[in-house]
Parts: sequence; C-alpha cells; structure tokens
Amino acid sequence: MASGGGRAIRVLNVAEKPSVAKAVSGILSKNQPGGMRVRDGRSRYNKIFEFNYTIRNQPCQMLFTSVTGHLMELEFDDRYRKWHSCDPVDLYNAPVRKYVPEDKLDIKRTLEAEARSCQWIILWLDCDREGENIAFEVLEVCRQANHNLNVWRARFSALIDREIHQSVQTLVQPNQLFSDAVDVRQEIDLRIGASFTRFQTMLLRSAFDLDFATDDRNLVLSYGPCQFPTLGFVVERYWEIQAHEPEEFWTINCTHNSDEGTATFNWMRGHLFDYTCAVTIYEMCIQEPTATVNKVKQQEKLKYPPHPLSTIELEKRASRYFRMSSEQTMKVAEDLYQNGFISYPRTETDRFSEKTDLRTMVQEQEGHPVWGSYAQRLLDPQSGLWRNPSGGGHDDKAHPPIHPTKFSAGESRWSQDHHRVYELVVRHFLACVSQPAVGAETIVEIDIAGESFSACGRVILAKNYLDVYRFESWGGSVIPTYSFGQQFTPTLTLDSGVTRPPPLLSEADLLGCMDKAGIGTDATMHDHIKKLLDRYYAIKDSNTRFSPTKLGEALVMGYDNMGYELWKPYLRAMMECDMKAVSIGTKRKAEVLETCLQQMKACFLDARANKGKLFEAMAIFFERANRSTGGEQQAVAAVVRKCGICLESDMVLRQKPDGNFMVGCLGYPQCRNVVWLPGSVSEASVTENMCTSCSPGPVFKIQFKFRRLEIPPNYSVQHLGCIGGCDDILRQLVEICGTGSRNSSNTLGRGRGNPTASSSAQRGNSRAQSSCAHCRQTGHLSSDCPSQASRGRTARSQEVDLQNGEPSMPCNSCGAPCMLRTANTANNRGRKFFSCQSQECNFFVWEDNLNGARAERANTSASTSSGRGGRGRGRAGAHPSSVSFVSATGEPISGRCFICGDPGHFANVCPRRG
DNA sequence: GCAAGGTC
Repeated sequence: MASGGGRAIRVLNVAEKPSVAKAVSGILSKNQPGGMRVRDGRSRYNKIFEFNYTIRNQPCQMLFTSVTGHLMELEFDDRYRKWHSCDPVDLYNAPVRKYVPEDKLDIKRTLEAEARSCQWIILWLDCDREGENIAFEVLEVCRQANHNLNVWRARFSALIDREIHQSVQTLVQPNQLFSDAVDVRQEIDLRIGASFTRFQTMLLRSAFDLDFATDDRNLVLSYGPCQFPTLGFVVERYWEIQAHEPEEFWTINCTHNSDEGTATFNWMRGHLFDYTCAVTIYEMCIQEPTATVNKVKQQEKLKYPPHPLSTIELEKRASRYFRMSSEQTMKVAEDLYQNGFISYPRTETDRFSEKTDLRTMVQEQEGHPVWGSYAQRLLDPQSGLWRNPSGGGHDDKAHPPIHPTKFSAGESRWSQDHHRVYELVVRHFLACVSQPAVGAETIVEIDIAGESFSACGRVILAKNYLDVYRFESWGGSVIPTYSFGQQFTPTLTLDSGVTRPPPLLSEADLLGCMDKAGIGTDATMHDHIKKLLDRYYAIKDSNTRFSPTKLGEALVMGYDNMGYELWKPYLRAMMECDMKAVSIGTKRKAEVLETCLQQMKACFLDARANKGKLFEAMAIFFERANRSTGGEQQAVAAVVRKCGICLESDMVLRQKPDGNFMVGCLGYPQCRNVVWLPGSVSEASVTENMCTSCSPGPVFKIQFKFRRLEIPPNYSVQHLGCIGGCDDILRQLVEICGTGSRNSSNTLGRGRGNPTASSSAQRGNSRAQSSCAHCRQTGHLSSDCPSQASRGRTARSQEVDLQNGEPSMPCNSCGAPCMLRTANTANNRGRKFFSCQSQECNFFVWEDNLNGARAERANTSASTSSGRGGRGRGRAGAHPSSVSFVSATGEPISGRCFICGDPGHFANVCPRRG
C-alpha cells in the first residue's frame, strides 16, 4: 500500500454527507496509484471510498465515509420522557443525554468498525458551528471503538481541487468552543421547547372547544424559539392591518395629450393629507394652468441581474414566480440535487468563487431547446453579453451558490415543479453571468404656478439578461418629446385617495423577516413556516399570504397580555449572541447554560402563574369545553338582548374563568360590546321578564344574587335587574363594588385583550354617575362607550360599521361594493365614509359629500380615486378636457374661495386663512 | 406527543 518510503497508515475520513465524501475522495484520489474503490458500509446511503494519498510525506491508506448530518440527538432521561411523568418546570433541571437514534445506528456501527482498523481520523464536516458539533459526535463514537485514534480536522471552504489538497496538508484540531456553542443551543431549545409545549398543550387543549381539531388528544400546541417568533411576524402584520386607520389624502394629477401621445406628470409633493392645503395649491394651478418645461434630462439606466442564487432567494423567488411553498421548493430542489441536476440546495453563499469554471456550466446548456440559443450567445465573445457575476456579500464557506450541474431538457419522471425549479436555477444562473439590461430614460419636469410635476419615459435599448430571465420585466413607457422652455396647457384634477393597510405577509415576506431577525437557518426556515400550518397556528390563503388562525392569535395575545415577548425574535437573538460568545471563548458553556435556563425557568413559572391571561385570550376565540361547574347558564349562554352596537349578534350572560359575570356580544371579537356586572355577583341567570322601559327591546332582566359581605347593608342580596340602562341599583353596585373586568394596568395599556371592556369598567368604577349617554347601558361612561370610535390599538372596533357591513353602494371607480364606515382619524373622528372593498381599488368618498352637505369638497374630490394603486391617475381622462373643477350641480367652483365662500378670491389669499 | 439543527 505504501507509496512512499514508510509504512502506510490507515486514515478514517468522515464527511457530513455522502456527496461530500464522494467529491473529496474524487479530488484526492485523482492521479493516485490504484485509483478509487467504493464499497458499502452498513448504511445504504453512506458508502466507503478507498484510495491512497500522501499527507506531508506520510503515505496514507484513506477510508472515506460520511454521516448524514447530526449523528446524535439530545433527549431527557427516560424518567422524564412521558408527558405526565413530571411537572414541566422540572424539565429545566432534568438530566439530558446525547444518544444515537435508531435510524443512525447503522452509520454508528460503520464508524466503529472502520475506526478500529485506523490510526488516524480526519474530520471533514462542514466548516460551521453545527459541523464542528457533528465532528465531536463522530469523534465520541469513534474514540469509544478506538482510544488511540490520532484526531485531525480538515478545514475547507469549497469542493475544488486546490482548496481540498491544501486543507488536507494543513490539518488542524477540532474547535471545542464551536461545538460547545451548539450544545448550548440544543439544550436550551430542548428545555424551553418541551416545557412550554407540555404546559400550554395540557393547559388549553382540553379546556376549550378547538373546533378545527378532529382529534383533541393528538393536538399539540407547541412552543419553540423559532416557530413562535415566526408566528409572531404573521400575527403582528395581521394586527397592523386590523389597526389601520384609513386616512384620506389628496393629490394633483396632471396629464398632457399631444399628437405624439399622452404624458402623465406626477406631482412632486406626492400627496397631501391636508385638504385645505391641497385645494389651495390646486386652485393656484388652475388659475395659471400653463405648464413650462424647466428640465429635460436624458440618461442611461441599467437594470442589473440578480446575485447568484442562495437557498432563501430560491425559496422567495419560487414562491413569487410559481407560488410554490418554500417546503415544496426545497423538497424538489433536494430531489434535483440527489439526481445530480443542480448543486447543493442549502447554501447561504451568493457569490461564485473566482476559481469556478462558469463558462463550462454555460456550455452545458447550449443544447437546450428553449434557452440553448441564449447560452450560445452568452459564450460568443462577439455578443458582448458575458459579464462576471456580482456577489451579494454572503458566503457560508461551505457551498457555492445554487447552479445547474447537469444538462437536462426535462426528464420524463419530473413533475411540473421539477421543471419549474430546474428552469429557475438555470435561467437564474445564465442571468447572473449576463450584462444588465440597458434603458434610456427621459425625465421631464414642468412648472405650473410654482408647483413642480415630473414625467418619466423609458425606452429599453438592450434587454440582455432579461432575454433569459423571463421572471423579471422592466416596463417601458413612451412619452411625447418635450423641449426646455416649451409651454402647454395640461389637464389638472384634484384627486383623493385613502391610505391602505399593508398586505398580509407573503411567504417571501415571511422568509425575509426570519432572515433579518436570524430565525432559523437557510436549511430550516421552510420547516418553521410549515410547522405554523401543521399546528393550526396560521393559514395560507389562495394568494399565498399568511394570516393567523384563532389559535395562533390567541396564543400570541395571551403571552403578549402577560407582558412577555416570547413571541418576538429577541429570545433567539439573545441565544445567538450567547452562542457567539461561547464560540469565541468569552463565555463558558456552563455559565451561559445556567444563566439562560435560570431566566427561562423564572419566565416559565411566571407564565404559569399568569395562565389566566392565556385563558382569557383563548376565551375570546373559543368556547369553553365540557363546563361542568359554575352553573348551567354558561353552557347555554342566555340571551339578554340584541347587541345595539353591531346590530347582528346577541348579547349573552357569561361567567368568566375567574368567576365574574359579564354580558358580552356573541360577535366577539369583531364586536366588542360588553357590559360588566358588579364584582359582588355570586349568581346570575337570565329570566323571561322583559324590561318595559329600555329600548330597543326586548331586554330580558337578570336575576342576581350578591355576596352579602361585598355589598352595603342597605342593599338586598337578591335583585332582579336590567342591564339596559334603567337600573339604578345595578349602576350603584357597579360604582361601589367595581366590576369583574380585568383591572391590570398592563392589560389596559396593551389594550388588545378586551380593551373597550377593561377601560370602560375601570373608569366606571371610579366615576360612573349615570348610565352611558350613548347607549344607555350601565358598566361604562359615554366616553368609553363601545358604540363610539374606540382608542388605541383596539383593532377591530376602530371602524365601527354603522351599516352592519352591508355593501352600501357600488364603487364609482370599479363597480365593486363599497362599505359605509366611520373614520377614526384625529381630524375626522366619527365622520362616515364609503370605501371600496376591492383590494385593487382605492376609491373612497365621505358620506356627507355624497349627501351634498359639503358639495364643494365633494365634487372636487370624491368623483375620482387615486393613490397607491395608481388607478386614479388613469381616470383623469374621465374629466372634461379643460380644467375640471365643477360641483355636482354643475356650478363652477373657480373664482370662489373654499374657506370663506367669497367669490372674490381664492383660498390661498383668504384673509381667514391663519 | 415537546425544540431546532443536521441530512437521506
């Protein structure tokens, strides 16, 4: 065996995956006497390659095998494995052990057998922290079989010849600190995950009627330091949308038609939220409507191809272009990789090494029926199409960007998704090595009465990479030719729009959030997203956008109401920071573990002490299951009256988990109308007696029983009361005894649990002197009346739909139904408006404008739409060709001041203007 | 039956 002078030593080499074992063996065995032989090990995937090699003049007989990722798992001792075997809090101290799971035993046996016959071991695991940890797992197994192994670590950053030969000649020692950092992560993840998962599953699963679950017993309400922040992103965006207050804005649109075509000029101010200001400027413009061209700028613009493809980009783009889930994308990419069509699909790297032979890869694609001719052009020096790819600045030092490794014009066994992913990888690769698209842009700026507007025209001169990257486009628009100093009279309109909430998170958005916050790795992000769907925490709609389920929202709300940010990415960020410290030796593994677990244990205990918050949040969305105590009235919620706020649902008598009573709307959480009852009530039941004075009826009276010691002596323990507003005794007892509403200032401040109810009850306790002036109900003051626009982040009650959400009129712009709503912005609180329900349309009009009450405003604004959707601009043509500023009755508004109505001047010079 | 991380 010896190729040199001395006796050859046997060296066991272990890679993280079979593909690396094969690739490195191929590189090292090249030109070696005897070449490379392959034999099977015990595990069918992990072959053993044999060849001769010389390391620093030492002849070696190399055996090269692999594992498949982690060889070991961390688990609690058997005594703690069963869910009911211990209190979940014990999991912070329970002994844990690392063991080789069943499905890895074959690999373990191969390693043991081979290690016995070797003198050296070289660890070729990936050069990241996880790889280092796997190295120590391999080492543990091998050392048990052979105590005398000489241990080495090969460090390599790419599977290219020079790199590999160099690394085997400059072997180092494995890095214990890197491995320690992973041990820390594993232990914290396990203890936190298992304790919180067991806790919240056992607490909530049987307590509520989880209508989506077919089998309650198998339902797991899991908690994890990655899955929960991922859910948090989804919920946070959902809340942002719910809390959005539409705000009306105004913009001046300017179009010019000439023989050469039409140009649309954008107002350089964008849009204004102040109507008076906008109309003032508009009036100035239409008074002197001549436009003067004061700038014509022509410039070349480049649109660059994307960076080489990393995993996250592949997932994002497949989601965007094909609506494929990240999970499916990775499944297909893995299959293409296994069959040799694309490179390793889990990579953070988005730059090619200078050594990569890019041209050969392009050459392989020359025969493709669709993009083959593009590949040919690319390689033709005459075309000038080639460009060395740019890099995005990421490099995991282990894998190159995802690129095609084998030509295929499509395989018969490929699914449509295989075709798509392969096509994306190839086209992306070809795009990366192509010149950017070139466009000629013309920017024309005009001045009208001191206001600036600009229009942009673009002609694409060379599509270059866009020829092959069909997923991207670059719109061109032709505008007429303008010259400096040219004057013309455009059409001006003052258009209104309304701000829209952001959209729900798409899969690409979600991946972006996770990437930014460091949640998960490129190889696991899609798993966390899938987990949200599997756990019924979130759903993905037909538009591939995510929204939380009731369960997902309730869990996040529960922890948020506790004041815990367990659903935010901070815990993970802190762990990442600690791991970094361990890996560079500034903190010790034991120290970080102890501190972190101590904190998390305290947090766990506190969360458990506050489990009522989780209950309350869950109770908002789900019915309690199997109520056996506390009176029958809860099981069959008794109707007290029709809800006067939403006009849709019934108000029912309920008893909260803490024993307090309330009358709440069944439309919760959409409708938050609630009447809190005195805290001294021990029993309550709805009777068939109807109140004769409260309206709208019927309002059924409630038979109350109060706790003697909690009410003043002059009040009776039994009371037949009415919550409709007529009952002085009830009102007085609310004042004296307070209500059963939550009164934690934290809850009030956060305001999502049941803010209207909480705040109303609190204030009612201290200063309620009479029933509410608006709805005549007790339990709150008019200032807190849920029928009025609410405050803070009380998302769903902000736009109280006075028309029961019924479509009220067809949209003037697109014909879709418009809803009548009530604004809650500072300037227009309580004012009603119609807004188009179509996501595509921004039509918006104040109701009083339609009614003619403010005809002046109405007709300068309400007849068109505009805004982000941009549709409004297109509507400028709907106006008369001349300047259109006419009221609904046809009366010209020009020449009359908007502020004071005086026909003698415009608003911009109105003496009443401050 | 829990986590997240490797990978098949």
